[in-house]
Amino acid sequence: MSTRRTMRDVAQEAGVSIMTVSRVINGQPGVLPETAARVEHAIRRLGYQRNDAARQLRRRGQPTQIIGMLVDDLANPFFAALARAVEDAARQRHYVVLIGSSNDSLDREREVVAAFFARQVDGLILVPVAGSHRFLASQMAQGTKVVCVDRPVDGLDVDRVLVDNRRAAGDAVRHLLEQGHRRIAFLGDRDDVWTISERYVGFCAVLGEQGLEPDPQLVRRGLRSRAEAAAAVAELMALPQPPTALFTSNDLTTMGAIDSGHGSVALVGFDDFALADKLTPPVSVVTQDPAAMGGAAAELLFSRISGDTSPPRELILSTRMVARGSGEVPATAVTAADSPAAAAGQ
Amino acid sequence: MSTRRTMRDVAQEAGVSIMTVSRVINGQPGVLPETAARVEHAIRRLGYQRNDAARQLRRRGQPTQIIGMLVDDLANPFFAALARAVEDAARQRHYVVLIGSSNDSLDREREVVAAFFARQVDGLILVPVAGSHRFLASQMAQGTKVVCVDRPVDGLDVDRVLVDNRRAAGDAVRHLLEQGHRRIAFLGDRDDVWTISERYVGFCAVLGEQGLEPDPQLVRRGLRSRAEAAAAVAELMALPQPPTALFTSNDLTTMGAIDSGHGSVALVGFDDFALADKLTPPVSVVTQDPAAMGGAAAELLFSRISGDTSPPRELILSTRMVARGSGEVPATAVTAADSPAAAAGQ
DNA sequence: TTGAAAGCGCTAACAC
DNA sequence: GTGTTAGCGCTTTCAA
Repeated sequence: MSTRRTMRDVAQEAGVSIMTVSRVINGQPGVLPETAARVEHAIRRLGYQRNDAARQLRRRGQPTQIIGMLVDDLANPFFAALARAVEDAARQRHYVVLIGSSNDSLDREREVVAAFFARQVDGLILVPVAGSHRFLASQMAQGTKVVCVDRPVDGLDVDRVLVDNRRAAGDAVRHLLEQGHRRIAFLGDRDDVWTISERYVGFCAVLGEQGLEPDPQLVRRGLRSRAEAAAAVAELMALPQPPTALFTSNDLTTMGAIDSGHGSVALVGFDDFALADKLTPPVSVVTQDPAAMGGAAAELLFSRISGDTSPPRELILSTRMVARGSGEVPATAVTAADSPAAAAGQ
Repeated sequence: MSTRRTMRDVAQEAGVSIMTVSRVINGQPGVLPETAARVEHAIRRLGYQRNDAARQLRRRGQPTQIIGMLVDDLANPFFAALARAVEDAARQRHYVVLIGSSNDSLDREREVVAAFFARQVDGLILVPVAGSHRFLASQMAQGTKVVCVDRPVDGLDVDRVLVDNRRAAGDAVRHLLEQGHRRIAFLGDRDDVWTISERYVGFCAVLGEQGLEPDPQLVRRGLRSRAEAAAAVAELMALPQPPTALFTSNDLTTMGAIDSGHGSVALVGFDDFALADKLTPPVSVVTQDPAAMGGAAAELLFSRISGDTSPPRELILSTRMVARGSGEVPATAVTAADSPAAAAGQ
């Protein structure tokens, strides 16, 4: 492992001063074409590559052209699409992107964020976990820009790109109500995830509009995996009065519900996923657009990095209820077998 | 935007020398607890964060604790899972990860790789696109470690983590042959992707074992999207002698085949995907394990970074043929209408 | 058009 | 236990 080449090496090789090399590398004027050619040649011969860290050190105040992006789980297609959009936006601006997954752990998030800041990132796109993010404040005071996406951050006034989770969840529930469903179950991922609790609020609100209350038996929260969601659905369907419809709070719980194989119960899930339209029945969902969210967050971040100091903005992107079949399974058939008494009551 | 805090600021605030601050920050011995406490306090008050770039500059020869990872498309679940595994391995070693997508463009790859090298990455995990990668050689000569994953790299002797694409594709085709299929179509993504052409070779080889040759009419290569794959399948099925089985060369083409809605034709795809087992019929696949591939690549890279100078290694991870139903659709029904005799009739 | 000197924030090596 | 000096690779400033 030989040591890395420096401008000194190039200068020596080309028989010029280090300063001339610098000028050539940075395309600055005032170098004879002939001299420049000699330098270029030396650069090629030695495989020299500018050390941006050293460069950055001297050009104090200039951006490092690095941003950090911290998502919940990069392996989740939703966050992967979001990350890809951020990366595209960054590349267009000649930025590189540090990536990390918090895995919904505040400690891990803090650790990764610290590592990003130590590399002097100009900005951070953050899918924050629950908990206090006061530790971000001092970095922001020193000039690092932060934009939250998918979730807002606790106790910190920063730009955010969100969707209206309550309304979107409400749309899903309303859709089920319109099909005649009254016994609608809620399948929730971890409760401490902001999006999930918002969706629960939306779920309850729309039931409330109809004078209904969520049946505690039909509300299953804190499901941490696809398998747990599947088990929960199996239990629900084994109840004396099973639900006629399910609202699943995210992609994982939706897949769990599908795993459980209860095809006759109506289902609307939050988040779209590949091939949802090819299942039997095709799965109805409320969808958000992760690429658009990532793109918007990047846009916001780069405008801040470029000096935009206007008050923090909140961007609410739209969602869409996509009816495909699973949400249009009628309530009647099941309701009849379900409990004549209960049905009569409604 | 105030300027960032430095050790100087902390030293002044704590009334000590900058060297004492450095010792405290780096947990070096030989500082009175009392002094250390004063420094710690100042650090907290100022929100000081060590500048790792400057640190790295002085500790020449020491690793920067940054690696780069360049995949084809981060939004593709296969690469997302791979990236996540790399990230986990990196975090355990207190490394951060720069991410990029090449989008199958050599220019874009070169651009991103250059940006990574300029940041002095200790290593690079690369899913190389087609074309010469000579430009990597000079960086490697200067000590940057490179590991290729999913695909080998042209004209460069580096560590690689692959699967035996020929054999895996052969397994799929053999499986179809065992079900009696003889008219098996090949649906291929871009031809210049190494994995795809390898799979085609495997496809032909196993047909050859049976004394068969691929029917040019049934070989569709260069399909660049799910939609193109769907259209190709539709065309195939409209042939006078349609195939009785399809072998799709990756997840995108598999999904395209599913989109085309020809449920009666047998199908085995390369790469598993979410809910493949829940489709009608459930989709049979040959699967590789992207997380394992990413993990193995990271392992290899970090052992190189730690000084392992043994000759380049090639790691071949295993694949698995997963029969779920779509690959077990019998050939008979269709074959009848299909046989040479019947062909004459048509 | 080119170069010499200073210094970015930090740490290695050596004082005290 | 603490401080001083020098210098990492680069760019800024100023001189030639």
